Order: sequence, then C-alpha cells, then structure tokens
Amino acid sequence: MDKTFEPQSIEQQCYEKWEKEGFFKPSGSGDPYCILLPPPNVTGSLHMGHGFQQTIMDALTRYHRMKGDNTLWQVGTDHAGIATQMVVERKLNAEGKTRHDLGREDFIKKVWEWKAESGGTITSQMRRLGTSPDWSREVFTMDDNLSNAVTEVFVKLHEEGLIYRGKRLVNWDPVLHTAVSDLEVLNEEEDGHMWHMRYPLADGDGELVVATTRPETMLGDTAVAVHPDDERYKKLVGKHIKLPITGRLIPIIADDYVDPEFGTGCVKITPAHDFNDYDMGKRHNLEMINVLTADAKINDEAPQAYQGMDRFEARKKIVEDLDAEGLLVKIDKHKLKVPRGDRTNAVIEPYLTDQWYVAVESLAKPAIDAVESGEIRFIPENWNKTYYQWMNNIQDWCISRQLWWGHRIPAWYDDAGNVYVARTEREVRERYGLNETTELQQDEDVLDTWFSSALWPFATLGWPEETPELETFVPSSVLVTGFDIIFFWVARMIMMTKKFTGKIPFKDIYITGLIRDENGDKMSKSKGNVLDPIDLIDGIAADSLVDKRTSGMMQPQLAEKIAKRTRKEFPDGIQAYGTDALRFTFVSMASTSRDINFDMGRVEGYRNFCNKIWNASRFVLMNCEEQDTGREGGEMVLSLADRWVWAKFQQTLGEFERAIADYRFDIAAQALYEFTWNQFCDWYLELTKPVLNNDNSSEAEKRGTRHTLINVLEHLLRLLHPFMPFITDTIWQRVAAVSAVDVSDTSSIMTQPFPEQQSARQDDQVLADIEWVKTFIVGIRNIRGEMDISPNKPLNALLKHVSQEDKRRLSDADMFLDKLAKLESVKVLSEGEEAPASATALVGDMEILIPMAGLIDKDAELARLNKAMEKVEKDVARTQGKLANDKFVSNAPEAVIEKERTKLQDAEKQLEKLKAQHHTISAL
RNA sequence: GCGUCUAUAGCUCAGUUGGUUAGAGCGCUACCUUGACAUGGUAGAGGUCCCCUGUUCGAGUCAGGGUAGACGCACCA
Repeated sequence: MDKTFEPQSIEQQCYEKWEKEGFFKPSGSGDPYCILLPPPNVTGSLHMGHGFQQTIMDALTRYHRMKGDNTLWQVGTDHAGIATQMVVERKLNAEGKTRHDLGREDFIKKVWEWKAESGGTITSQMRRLGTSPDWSREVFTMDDNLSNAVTEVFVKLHEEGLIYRGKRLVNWDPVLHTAVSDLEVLNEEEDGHMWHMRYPLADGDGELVVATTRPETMLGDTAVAVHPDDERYKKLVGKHIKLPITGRLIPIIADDYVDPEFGTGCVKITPAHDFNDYDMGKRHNLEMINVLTADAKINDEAPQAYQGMDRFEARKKIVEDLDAEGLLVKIDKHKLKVPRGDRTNAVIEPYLTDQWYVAVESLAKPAIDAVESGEIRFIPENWNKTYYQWMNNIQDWCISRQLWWGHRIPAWYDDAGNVYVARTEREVRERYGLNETTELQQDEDVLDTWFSSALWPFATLGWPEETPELETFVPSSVLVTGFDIIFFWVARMIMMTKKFTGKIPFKDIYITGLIRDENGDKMSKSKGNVLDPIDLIDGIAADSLVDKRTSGMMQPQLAEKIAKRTRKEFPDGIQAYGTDALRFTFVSMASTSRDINFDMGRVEGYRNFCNKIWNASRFVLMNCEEQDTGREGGEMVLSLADRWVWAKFQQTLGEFERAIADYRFDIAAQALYEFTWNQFCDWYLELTKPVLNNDNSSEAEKRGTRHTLINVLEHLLRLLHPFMPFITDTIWQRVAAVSAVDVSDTSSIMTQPFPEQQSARQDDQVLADIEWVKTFIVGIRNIRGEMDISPNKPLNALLKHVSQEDKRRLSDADMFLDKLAKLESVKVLSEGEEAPASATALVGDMEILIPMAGLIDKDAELARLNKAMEKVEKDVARTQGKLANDKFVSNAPEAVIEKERTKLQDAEKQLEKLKAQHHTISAL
C-alpha cells in the first residue's frame, strides 16, 4: 500500500465493479427498505445540496442493504419543463433562431436530442459521489410509463370533477408567456411609488382622489370603491366617474374590503389586473377589461396612443399625461412587494386566461390527517407546522403551462370549442361518440412539472399496473429532502399517493438544512461563492476555478470582484480531497439546524481522517499479512487491550446505530471518528506493539493480538462503509483475506453484513481497566510534558497507596505501561516506606512518583502542583457549598447528592495528597 | 399581521428528559522525524453559553421580556 491515501487511484474502479456486479439492486429478501431520490433536473449538474442529501440517502441505503433489508433506492431525473425549455431555447438563440422558427414538433425533437447528449451529466456525477441507487430502474419523468401515469391521473381526477378548466386571473410570466403557480412567484419588497390621481365625477360635481402603485392599470379600471361607512364618500356611491384618458364611465361602489384609513380611502378597481380587484369585480359584477398583451404591453383595448407600449413605459406616459391635465395630485415614495417569477425574475402580471386547475381541498384533508395521526413523521418535527399552515389554507393548483416541453394535457377541443378529456384522441371519439368528421385539436398546454413529480412514489414503481414493486415499496421508508420543496413536492406527493394508492408515500420525511458558504450566504453564481462537489473530490487549479466562477454570468460586471475574492480565498485552488472525505464531511454536518455553513477546513480534516484510516490499515496489514492471525485455529490469548478494543467497538456500534435511527448523522460520524482515531489508532495500535514486538510474548498472545487487530479493523471498515464506501472497500479487499471473513465471498464489502451487537464482547471491567492504564500513562506524559523531560528518557516510577485492584491491573498491564510511558522500572512502595522527592501523578487513590533527582526542577514542580491544587480547590469549594446548602440536600435526588459526596471525598483526598507533595517539595 | 428557526472557544459546529470541571474539528503555543501515518505524535492555552427578569436546591438547557439575524405564509390599493 502507498504511504499516503490517494483517492483518485481507487474510486473509479471500485464503482465500476459495484455497478457491473449488480450490487445496487434490491436483494429480494428481507424487510423492504426504500428511498425515493428526489429527481434532479435533467438539465442540472450536481451542487452541494445534492451532494449532501444524496450522501445521506446513500449512507442509509448502504446501511440497510448491509443489514439484510430488501433495499431499493429508486433513481430518476425530472424533465423540468421550464428549466429545460430555457436551456434549449438559449442554445437556439445563440444560433440566431427561436423555438418558433422550428415549430413545436421539431423543437421537442431538439430537446430530446439535447437530453440524449447532456442529460446524463448529473447521473454520472452521482456515480462520482459513490451513490448506489438501482440504476437499472432509472426513470425519466417523460418516459412512456410515467407519461401514462400522468395521463391516467389527469383523466381520473377530471372524471371526479377534481380537475377543471376555468378563466381566472393567474400569475403570468410575460417573459416565458406562461401561467405559473403561486409557489413559483416570489414577493420581494422593493422601493416604488404611490401615485395620487384625480378621478372627476361624471356629473362634473367634484372628484375622487385614488392612490395606486400601478397607474398604468387605470386603463382597465371598471370602478372606484369606497368603504360603505366612510362618511366622506357615502353619498357618492352609485354615482359615476369619468375615467381620465379613456373617457369611460365607471361606477363608484361600496365594499368592506376598502380600508378608509389607507391612502385616500378610494380605490381604483381593475378586475383584470389585480387579485383583490378581481374578487371585488366578481362580487359587484364589474366588467373585466384586459389591457395587456401576453408580453405585458398595452393592448388595443386602450386608447391608441398607448397601444404597444411596454407596461412601464405606459406607466410613465400615463403619469405625464395625467399631470398635464392637472389630474396628478402627488407622488409619494412607497415600499411594496413586487411579484417576480422564480425562473426569469420578471415582474409577474395577474392576467386573465383559461387554465386547468386541480381542486385540492378534498385531497388535502387525508394528507393532513396522515401527518396529524403520526403515520407520516417530519424530522425535525417542527416542519409539520409549516406543512399544516400551508395545507390548511391551500388554494386550487394551476397546473397548465403555456410551454412546449412537458406532458401535454389530454384534452381535445372541437370547432365549437367544446372540451373533451380522455387518454387519447381515439378514446375521446369513442367516449363522446364523435366520428371522424369532427375536427379535434389537442390542448396546446403542458402540465406543471410538479404534477408528474407528485406521482413519483407510485408512478416510478409501475402504477397504474399492479406491480410487485408497488406492493413492496409503497410506502417508502424515508424521504430525504430540503424544506424549500415541502409545498412544491412533498405535500403534493402525499395528496396524490393517498388518492391513487390509498397508502402514504413515505413514513419519515427527513428535512435537511440548506448548504451555505462559510459566511452563511447562499451559494449562487452571482455571488461567485459556488462550490462544486466534484471540485472538492478532484481538486481544481486556481485559474480554472476563477474561470468557472466568472464564465456565463448574468451580470458580467461582477466578474472582476468574484475573481478577486476567489483568488484570495483559494490562492492555490482546491486540493483533491476525494469522495470519502467529502461524504464524511456531509454526514458530519448533518445536524438538526436549518442552515449549514460549509467549512473547507472540515473537508481537509476528514481527508486527514481518511489518511489515518489508510495508515492504520497499513500498520495492521504489515503485522498480519503472511502472519498467523488465528484464521486456521491455534491457541489464542487475548490481552487486556484486545478485549478492551472489542468492548469499545461494541460501544461505538451501539452509538452509531442509535444515531442513525434518529437521523443524527453528525453524532454517528462523531462516534466513528472518535473511535477510529482516538481509541483504535491512538491507544489500541500502540497497545499492540508491546505484545507484538516482544520476544517474551507467547505465540498464543501474538496470535490473539494479530487476530484482534485484523478483525477489529475488518469490523470497523464495515461500520465505516456506509459513509466512506471507496476507501473501506479498497482496504477491505486486502483485510478480508487475512481476517476471519468467509473467503468464498470477498468480492466487496458492500455485500457483507453490517456488524452486529455481541453482548459477549461488552465488558465493563476491561473498559475500566484500560481507563486506569490510560490515566497512568497520561499522568507520566503530563509530568514529562510540563517538566520538559524528553519522551525518550526512560523513567523510574514509584507507586504509593497501591490497592489490590491496582496490583492486579499492574500485573495485567505492566508491559503496556513500560512501553507507552517509557518506564525503566516500576516499584511499589510498601506502607510507610520513605520516598525520595518526586513529581507525582494520581490514578485514583494511587500515587505515581517520579523521583526528581537530576530530572526535575523544584520550582517547575511547585508551579505544576499549584496549578493542580487550584483546580481541585475550586472543585472542593463548589461541592462543599452545594452540600452545605440544606435546600440542596433536602430537595435533590439521593443519587445526585451521593454523587456530590463521592466527588467531594475524592477531591479532598486528592487535595490532601497534592498539599503533602507541595509541602515535601517546598522543604527541599 | 401569522408562523418557524438561529445566537456556545478566533472560525465552523455538537451539547438528549435541568444534575460532575460546557465538548469536537480547524486554527493557535511548546516540544518531538519514536519502523503505520508530519495529511503525524505528545502536552497546552483559549468560554460573561447574546442581554434582562423569573421558576428551581441547581439553568447553556425551562418560562417571560428584550437585542441581533435568517426564513416561510398572507398582505393596503
């Protein structure tokens, strides 16, 4: 094995083998365990959020697979209607064409071509991450079987009256020319103005002043509203306004919705361009005049002077024109929420169009019940509040999109405009008795991408066919996803899966935090702080990283700043840390918090951890390969350390499994790290050396230690495997051959069973014994460290107050003590025997004395003692205070009081010894 | 307006139902190339647990109030 761990040299071949051997498929036996991959956009490439969530899913998948569960990780990609269409359109634009030049059919062909070429990016990146989904079941949301499911669901919901078509005000993206759902609209507060405009009464008898943030919509005003009880305007209700510029007559109406305190108390009503006005228009039966085109220009409903003008241009002109006529009262500064499309960032326009909707209320009810009853569990739990809040106020879902890429709506129109819904045109004709002479046109619209995503839990498993997978893997075990798509996706899956299978889609919903940069900023192209997980795996030179961060920017003016920042942060680029280090970083960051600041220092730390595992394994192999490890039998004697490391391993295994059951991957990772580095490497490996490098050790002792070395490592690799698949499998190949593993199946650690709890190996006595050994050794090292005694200088130790148990431990562990503390001799003083002036360390009641002659400086030792006494004195004072408090003694549980008493006794004893020591030394 | 979350070492974060001296990694200091590993070892320094008031024998942990910040939903033209 190489001296340092080189991840690049092992990962690729490992993965190819796993996939080729079919290790990712469900075993077909055991309890079902299933995870659905949230399908990434087929246009996408792997970002830190994917890396994070997929590492967690893969860890769970590998863990359950090793546990013997019938484990399926269902994988697939999403056609991502808007995103994909935009990507391909942009490519066309670069060639000087638009999608309209191609026409619908050819454009869609182009998208499929693009998908065939570039759609595999994200799945190949997933492979780099070591994920182990069942690729043989990979699906795409536009595949025939999924498309059939989409059609089926649409038709069924329509039959039940839960899908309907209607002309309503929708959120219209004037750049994309499509309706979008409420969720796709982001409302950000922006600086704007409030214009106060004079609306003269038609009878010439006065005027009303209305206040608006959107003066251009006045072209579509069909009323002015006041509050019914507003004394100022009461008598005007029923009269008419002569609307400026257009000259139309519009009524003054009364409605509770108007807040008399706000603005002037008079509201212009534009039912076709404002959601509240729309509702009021319905209530009062007002005319709805649409004055905008699909790209938000003024249409020909408006006076000619404004036609064809962009809405913001028209705003300016209208304000000018009103001002010229003396109808502009004032302009105030005003903050308002501006709706923008989440894809285009264009200002969204409420727009009157025909769209398809899902009536969600009846679907929401069972979906709420499923969480309230505890059948579905959010982790962390508080996310259910977010879920309830939305579900209890859920609005009908606009599912039609005026795009070309997506599932086309299975509805057909005849020349008279009648609409027929069925699976195919032929079914329409059969069902509605239409012969071939009736011309039918399929609806031009496609469905919201989330409509098909909502079917993911059952459509991927074969629905509407009744497949065995559907039977076995619905509900799935856990959904791992971010809180940003609870409404978009999670809630809708629950509704649809309940509706169409009667079952819940998943039992647990593990909501992960959002990965941010080290300053807590969201990673974004425009901030130039994006990290690519693949760059952390492979490394990247500074120049390449700068190029990557500054190319293809929406705002090229930021490039210079980003380049500078990047060079400052990564003057030497990013090192190649390898997949296992990155994965371990992800799991160790997976605590319950909502935002996770990604810290490069941790990746480096965990890369070092990989190297530690690598080198520890080298040590083990060096001592076990071509040696007798007890594989073929033979007498074995286990040392105290051997028995201890097994006990410690058992403890760690328990902690790990508890943490995984609680989805506390950070705790699980911490347990692994701590055991591997601080116990196995720092202590156990050191403790094997006195046995193995000792001519006095018997062959049975050596065999026992080698056996323990290789087999604890073998178990440890299996324990680590779900988090660090590559390094563990690579090392395991060599370890297995020497260990007690059955050689008939050593193809991969992946297919090995997960380590099991063995009560025979739990041993509290041996744990305490080694604690004693550690305290002994650390005590001596302490003296060395603070007294500036070279670690190479052999010491002679004297022991005072040695109990029977100390004596037993001394005899069991003497070779460990001699070697690790570098002792030349250990002598037990008999009671009353005089000791020379010494530096001391305490192990319980026992005192270790290192004679000072020629070694130890008096003042240094006094300083050290003073420091120790100070600590203990503080402790004594605190504990005494507690015990002197009657209230504490009478109220606290007996166990707590007892603890305090013991503590005080120990501390007092210690203090006494330290004082005596101090006294002796001072007297020198 | 309604709701959720966060504040602990220089930095990034853990800290279970209240109960020993509040922990880890990185960084920092000193020493050490000891035959697994300098991507290492040994020893160490470093904390007003955001503030205030309570509850309690006892509060980083519970309650109330505040400060600073993040987010979601609904919104007044």
